[in-house]
Amino acid sequence: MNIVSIFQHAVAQAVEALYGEPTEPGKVQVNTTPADFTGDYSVVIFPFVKAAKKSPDAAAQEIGAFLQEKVPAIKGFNVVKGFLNLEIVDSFWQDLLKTVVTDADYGRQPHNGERVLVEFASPNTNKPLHLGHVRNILLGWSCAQILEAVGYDVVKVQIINDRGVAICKSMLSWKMFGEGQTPASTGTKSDHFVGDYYVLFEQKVKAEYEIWQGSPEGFALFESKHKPGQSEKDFFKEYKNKWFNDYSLLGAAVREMLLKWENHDPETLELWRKMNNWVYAGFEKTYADLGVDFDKLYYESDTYLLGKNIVDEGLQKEVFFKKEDGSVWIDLTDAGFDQKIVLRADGTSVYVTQDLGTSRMRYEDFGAKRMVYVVANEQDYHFNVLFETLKRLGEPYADGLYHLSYGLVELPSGRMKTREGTVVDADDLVAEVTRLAAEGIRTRGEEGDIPAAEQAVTAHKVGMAALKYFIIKVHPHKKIIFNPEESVDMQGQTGPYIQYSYVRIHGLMQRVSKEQVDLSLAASYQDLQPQERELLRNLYDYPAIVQSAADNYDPSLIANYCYGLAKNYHRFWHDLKVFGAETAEAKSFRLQLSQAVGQVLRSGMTLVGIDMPERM
RNA sequence: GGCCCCGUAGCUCAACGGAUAGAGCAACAACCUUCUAAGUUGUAGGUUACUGGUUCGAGCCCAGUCGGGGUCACCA
Repeated sequence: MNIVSIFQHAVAQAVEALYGEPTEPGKVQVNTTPADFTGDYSVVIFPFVKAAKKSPDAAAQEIGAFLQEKVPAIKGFNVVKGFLNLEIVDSFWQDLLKTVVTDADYGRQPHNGERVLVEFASPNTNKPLHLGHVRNILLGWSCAQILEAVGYDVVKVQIINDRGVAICKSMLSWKMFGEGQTPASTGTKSDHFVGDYYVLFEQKVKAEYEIWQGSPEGFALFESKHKPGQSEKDFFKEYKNKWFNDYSLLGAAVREMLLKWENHDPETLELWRKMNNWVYAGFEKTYADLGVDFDKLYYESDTYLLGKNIVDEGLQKEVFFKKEDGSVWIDLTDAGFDQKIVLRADGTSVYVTQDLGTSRMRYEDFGAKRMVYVVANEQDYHFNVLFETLKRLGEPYADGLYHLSYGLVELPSGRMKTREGTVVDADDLVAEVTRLAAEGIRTRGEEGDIPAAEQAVTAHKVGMAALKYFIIKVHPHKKIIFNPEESVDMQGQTGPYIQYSYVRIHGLMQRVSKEQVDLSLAASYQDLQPQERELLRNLYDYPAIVQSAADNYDPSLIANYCYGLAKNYHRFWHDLKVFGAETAEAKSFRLQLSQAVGQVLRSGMTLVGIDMPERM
């Protein structure tokens, strides 16, 4: 079936027949032949020279001759420095082309009956989304699309962190300083409106702290507590959290509010609902801009008390143990981790308790034996602990858990910090890339022919492609440095570059239907050109790339594949005429090849969350 | 200090243990009366952080060193 495995089996057979050495087909190395050699696939001969007792080239010649006789798909071969380069018959590529254009789902696999849950986004409700969230969302969305493509039933979920100190800060700030203003009364996007009060609160706290530092109380504290040689500035920087908990009036007010919330104080709950709804309305707009949606939302306010029953079970199973003060722990030192607390002495939950509870809840809700958590690599340790704990508890889904860990998005100056106002806001960024794309359409597109409404839609598609591709092309594990001064490119290895190749193809297809070109002559085209074979080889690779992206939870593989395909198509376009082809067969073939390339490009880009425009 | 991630051209990124380490950006030089120039071609740019090891073959695997980041909370 698969051409590479046909070669592998044939080579194994050859080695056994010629040299009496049994060889596992799976271990035979077959690569695509680099561009500067003739051939389509290359067999690495070095592993067999010992058995052959011959020079690599001589063995390659023998194996090549054997293969050519046994495998009809091989047109010819050549040997270069221990590599056996195989050339495939044109009919193979013709068949492939036919397969691609007749199968709208080429590269995708039928349903496998299994379900996987992908958790991503998971914002706090005290401020709007920023570039870090964008990376998370794009990775999560893409991962979901890819898993679906290889046959899973995917459930996209997010857990909304809608409670806690952070949201209380925004609430208190609005209550104290808001003077009854609303997003509508100020004309502010509603999640930004809430975020502004969060920032204001932090500013007020900072001011309060500075005054306190100058007070006799603050000075006395510095005198008695600072380490030898520690400057006043360093001391107070380090002391801030403690001060906020022990001395700050605003800090006390926030804690009081949190307590009221936990005791279901009606007025506090009403304020909480009002402000969260503002934030949700804002998020909805941003999610729509990013082109993502979710199947199920979980709210931390519903789940933060979960997990205690699991703690009881864990004690019974002796996976957990209790200390004298009544707190409950798990000992993971034999797995290379520490002892971790799972329940406080006062019986309240900690972070991991909640996560234990929610994973089981989701398993009960959806029966998914696989769950992917898209969370930044700051939390690698937490997920190691969580997964190990679930395994020891013997949860049925414990072996299907995966933490899709990704690097932070940083600025040239370092990490983004909300408190220092150095975050790159998601909405601002969307607006900026859309503006850049619109400018591009104005200066180089067929602006005159395209109605303004379509131009706006296209500008959004192009701008988002630039932004999304910029992020998704990077391997998840690596951190991304984003320079706001340079924003994102629209030329070279970018989303718009790939879109442009698709637009070129779409233009051809329009003409095909208008002029009613007969594509059936494609099959009788002879003597494929190198540029054409290259594209066909790319098309052949597509299903394996999708599978590999799924196996490795790595959308960047698809992004980079699409770039390679688009690049080869641009070269094909430049070097060869399509409508002006030498023969009717060539024209027909190239059109069909273009159609196939366009189809795969759209499919691949969809998997990374990028829409294709038809004109730009 | 323990553990984890990262280190490839000036910059941003690629490279199932395979051939001469590839792209884009930036720079310079060509190509639009010919299917949309968001395109194509060329020039220049490298001791893959360092030192050893494994092997027919190492950017990739192993050990160590040096840099950058993260984490080791009864915060989430």
